[in-house]
Amino acid sequence: MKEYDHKKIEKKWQLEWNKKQIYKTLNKGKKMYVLDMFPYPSGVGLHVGHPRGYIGSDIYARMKRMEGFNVLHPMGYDAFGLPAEQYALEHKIHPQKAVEENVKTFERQLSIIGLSYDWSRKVNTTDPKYYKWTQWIFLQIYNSWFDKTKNKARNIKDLIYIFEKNGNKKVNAVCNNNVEIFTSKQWNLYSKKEKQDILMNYRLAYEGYSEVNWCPKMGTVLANDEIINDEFGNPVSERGGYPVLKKSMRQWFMRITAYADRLLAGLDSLEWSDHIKEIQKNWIGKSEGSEIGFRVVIADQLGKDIIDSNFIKVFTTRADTIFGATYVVLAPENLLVEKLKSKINNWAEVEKYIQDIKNKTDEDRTKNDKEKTGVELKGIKAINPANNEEVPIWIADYVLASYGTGAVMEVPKQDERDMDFAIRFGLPIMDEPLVDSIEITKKVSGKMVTKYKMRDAIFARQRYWGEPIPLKHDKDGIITEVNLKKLPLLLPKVKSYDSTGTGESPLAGVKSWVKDGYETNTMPGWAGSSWYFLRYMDPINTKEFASKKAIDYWKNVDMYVGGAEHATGHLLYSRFWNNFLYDIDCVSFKEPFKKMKNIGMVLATDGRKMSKRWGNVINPDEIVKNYGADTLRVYEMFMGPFEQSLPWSTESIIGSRRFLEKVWRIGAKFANDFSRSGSSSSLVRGPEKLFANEAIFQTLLHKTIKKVSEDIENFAFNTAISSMMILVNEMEKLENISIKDFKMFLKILAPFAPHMTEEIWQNLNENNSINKSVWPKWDKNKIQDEMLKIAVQVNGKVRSEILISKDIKEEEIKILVFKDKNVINWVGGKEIKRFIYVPGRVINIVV
RNA sequence: GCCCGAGUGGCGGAACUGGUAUACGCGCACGACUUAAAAUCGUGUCUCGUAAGGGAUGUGGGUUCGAUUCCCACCUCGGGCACCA
Repeated sequence: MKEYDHKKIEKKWQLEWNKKQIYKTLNKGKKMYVLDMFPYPSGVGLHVGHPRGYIGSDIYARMKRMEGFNVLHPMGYDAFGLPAEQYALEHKIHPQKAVEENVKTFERQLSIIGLSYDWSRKVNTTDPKYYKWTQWIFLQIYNSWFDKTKNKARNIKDLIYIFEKNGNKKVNAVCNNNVEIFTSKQWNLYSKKEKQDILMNYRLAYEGYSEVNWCPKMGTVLANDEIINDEFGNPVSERGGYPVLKKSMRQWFMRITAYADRLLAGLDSLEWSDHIKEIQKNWIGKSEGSEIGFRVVIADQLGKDIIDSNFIKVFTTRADTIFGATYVVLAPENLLVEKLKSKINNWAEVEKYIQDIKNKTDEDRTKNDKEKTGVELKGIKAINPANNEEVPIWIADYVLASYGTGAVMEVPKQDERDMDFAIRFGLPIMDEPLVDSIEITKKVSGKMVTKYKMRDAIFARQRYWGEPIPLKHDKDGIITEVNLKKLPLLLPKVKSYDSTGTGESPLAGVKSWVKDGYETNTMPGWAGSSWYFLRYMDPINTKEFASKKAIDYWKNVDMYVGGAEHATGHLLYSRFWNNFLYDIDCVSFKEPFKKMKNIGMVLATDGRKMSKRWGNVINPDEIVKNYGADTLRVYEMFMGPFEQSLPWSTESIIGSRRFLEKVWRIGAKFANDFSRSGSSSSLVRGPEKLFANEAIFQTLLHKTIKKVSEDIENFAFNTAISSMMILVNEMEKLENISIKDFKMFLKILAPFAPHMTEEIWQNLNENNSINKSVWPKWDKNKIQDEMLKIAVQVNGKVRSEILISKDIKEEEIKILVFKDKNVINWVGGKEIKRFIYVPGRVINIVV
């Protein structure tokens, strides 16, 4: 064996592994599903930070393979979305073409790192064979409603049946807020369109409207972060500075809120970092409280006429403070405001306020530090049901229509925000005793309810590059589904990917598409990524998204690796879809990702994010060329804790390279012995030196095997590598280790440096890949040191050290300790108050 | 504002469940090999002190025989939410 020539070695083994398909996944054996979050293949190529997570999961997958698991470790692409569309616009090519180019770049960069994916299972969300099933799942969701009693999704046919049977009796289902549910007629008497509209309030995928930021000049919809304020505080587009308005747009929604409770409860069963669980928990935002009705009356009128049946329903988590409630505030959008119009004396003022609100951006409206605004609804009052006091009614934009009931009771004494508002508008402030929440709720005929902050998710984009939504609208507004047999509904060719200027998707400009009545919105980016982990199980199935057999075998992902930035997006949506698929018996498990590790970011040397803009990007190709893939892999794992963001340092990489070179040199010595003697007779050199250190070395070796095994299991790769460094430093000094021991070490290094260890391995007359060898087991009897060094403290300060054998008794230790010179010195003749011995660790003498 | 998390040498970081703080690596210094350099190897490297010894894990307190680890307050940084009643 000669020099460590990483270029030659890495190329050679990558070709060989490919040829022999050693990472091909079978469908039998003890299963282990190790998954990376699939990337969005962008045009700019990778920087050294991107592969870091892939390297970690690769090491894990490799160890699991060696431990005898049948490992599924695939890779694919999430390739629908805006960047590809914009890239296509700029370069005047089809987005599909852009995706293909980007995938190519990505795979070239990834292939040189030596990741052990089974590429035969590759998926791509933009492939019609894939998005056929995204569309199929969408239709299942569309055709479902959520039964609160059973706490699961059911087919919409069941709901129709209930309506037919029970007429207008209430159904315990999750449905839209503030919508008049049918109550007036028998189900059968409704028209087709009316039935459709009623059902739309229950479907888990439903059509609705939402306000978007609309820039008339640009003719596009803008995201919140694409909007800034001009010098007068008016919202304008970041690019160009054109005015931005609110516009109500037709959208599709997913009723994820139906699953709020299950998504929250499911977190307990997941082995995720507490951090991510916490973020999801806060996002779901469960709070328990009371719904209480405040009667509305005409102000200053004797007898206090009740205005028909109107109640202001407020939601509060502090019903106990109700005696201190001195006014109520409604959201300006609360439907009750419009209803009470005729009783409100200052309607002009109220209407103006509501209008002003509409022209504000969400960001403006919800800014915490701005002064509170509001208008009193004059001429009417509310009755506090606890004490029958008449209290004023206000509307204010800080009360949100979308949360709770869109109305709150205000208790200035108990709440800082209420206090601000009360002081600003001179509203009464009263100090009243607290009562029991549950009792008072009952007493005032309110009810205990649970609310969630989470909102339904918009499931539509007014863009071209996404999955078509497989629905048709006819001229009477009747929606029909695209027949399952006709899926996939292919994305049509368009002349221009530019927006239409009306805010609609470019699909609205395709004549035949519109003529056929197809939905012009496309699915959002998260559609395809919400179920891709299921497709890897059976990626070329044309009959089902994956066979029952494959799903039952692979089940959930065992280890999921990716960025923490998906905490409230992808990770919530895919849990939602998986729960849904569980309800309709398509999968046998509720939670898709049992364990998860979140990769930290690699920052540039300057501590900033790597970005073209800062010119601080490090290209992995360069590093692989100069130092080798194995060195890159070891260094990226050695940098620091896997989940932590760390600054890159090309200066420090040399340490990882030196470590591998040391291993190489030891390997070379063994290999040279082979070539000289042609046999294994000289495996153990210098036997005379061997035995003095043999036991100590054995202990170190087995401790290292144990540590590396456990550290890989926990994704603590940095400490695994440091323990191997210690072992190698020791091996280098000893120079008389057995080849058997050295091979054990090579195996635990193999997941980190697969190419180099393979080369050494096969030079040692092994014919099968080290990556398919059996993971070494540590010997329990060997990991215990024979002799232990114990620190001796006097009054908590280390004063001496003693060497004891591992089975020594406390009594014997005492005798030993008090013979120690240093101890005698420090203890002197003083009285011993306490003698503390922590076995194997420390002795503390208190005088 | 609220909710999480983190602060350890010149730098990245290590430390099991409260038990010798600074492992491992980078850098730096000196030495060996070399005509020389690189590479490699060896030694040293928290701080004050000649030493004995003292002081250091963001700051200040507390609990304990013993605290980077537990508790309280504060400071700084990072993340999440953001008028959620």
